[in-house]
Amino acid sequence: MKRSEPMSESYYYILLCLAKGANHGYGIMQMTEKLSGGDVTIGSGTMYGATSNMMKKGWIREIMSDEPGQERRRLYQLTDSGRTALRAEIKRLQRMLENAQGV
Amino acid sequence: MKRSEPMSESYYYILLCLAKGANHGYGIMQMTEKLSGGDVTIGSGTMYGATSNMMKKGWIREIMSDEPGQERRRLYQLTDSGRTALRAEIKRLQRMLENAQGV
DNA sequence: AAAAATATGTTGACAGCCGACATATGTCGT
DNA sequence: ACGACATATGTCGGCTGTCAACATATTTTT
Repeated sequence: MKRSEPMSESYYYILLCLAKGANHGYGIMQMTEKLSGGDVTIGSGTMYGATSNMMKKGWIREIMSDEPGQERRRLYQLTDSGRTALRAEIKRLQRMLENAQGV
Repeated sequence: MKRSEPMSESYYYILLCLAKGANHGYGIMQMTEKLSGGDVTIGSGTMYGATSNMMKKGWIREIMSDEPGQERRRLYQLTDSGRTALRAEIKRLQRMLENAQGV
């Protein structure tokens, strides 16, 4: 089992948002800002680079919306592989905090 | 109060090691590997780029060793500013994990 | 005497991240 | 009808960090 690569804060929040349900780029940006209490903002450059990258990695997939009139939105869904990556990242963060005991 | 920038895993472990006492580059590399159970390794390129960068930021300072025969080592010490940066990073990590509740 | 560990550093290339910019449609108040 | 703002997606350039590879020198172990 290969060591999991550290993930950026932006990538982490994107996966986190999608873990709570399928969403589109703009929706993820807003949800991240709300979730983090305004501390984390994801710019569109980060967002669309990230989705493209995560599609390649197989962490997310694009799905069709079942609601009408939402043609402008590109809906993304977390894959099993993406959920695994998110869990690994959570473990990494937990370990980092454990290592900080007594500081 | 400006939002604290995310810190890389390597930078975090370097500060963490120094928080437990002054140390030199090579010592930090070994301590990081041990501390993380072999999961995190810092290469020399990363190490010496990071120390140079952190000196500029004022997070660390170089001190003279009081032990004789250690002239080859460059000892680094965490500054108050560095400790503040580390605490801010720990807070950031804690918030990231809190936001992951229920995933 | 050779090999491995200690210790510090430079260089070059690559990937990722982000801010700024660009574009277009939809909505709401006046 | 108009302007302003929100929605929504995307491109581009620059900057930073990271790592492998290389370089050098000393000390310790076999």
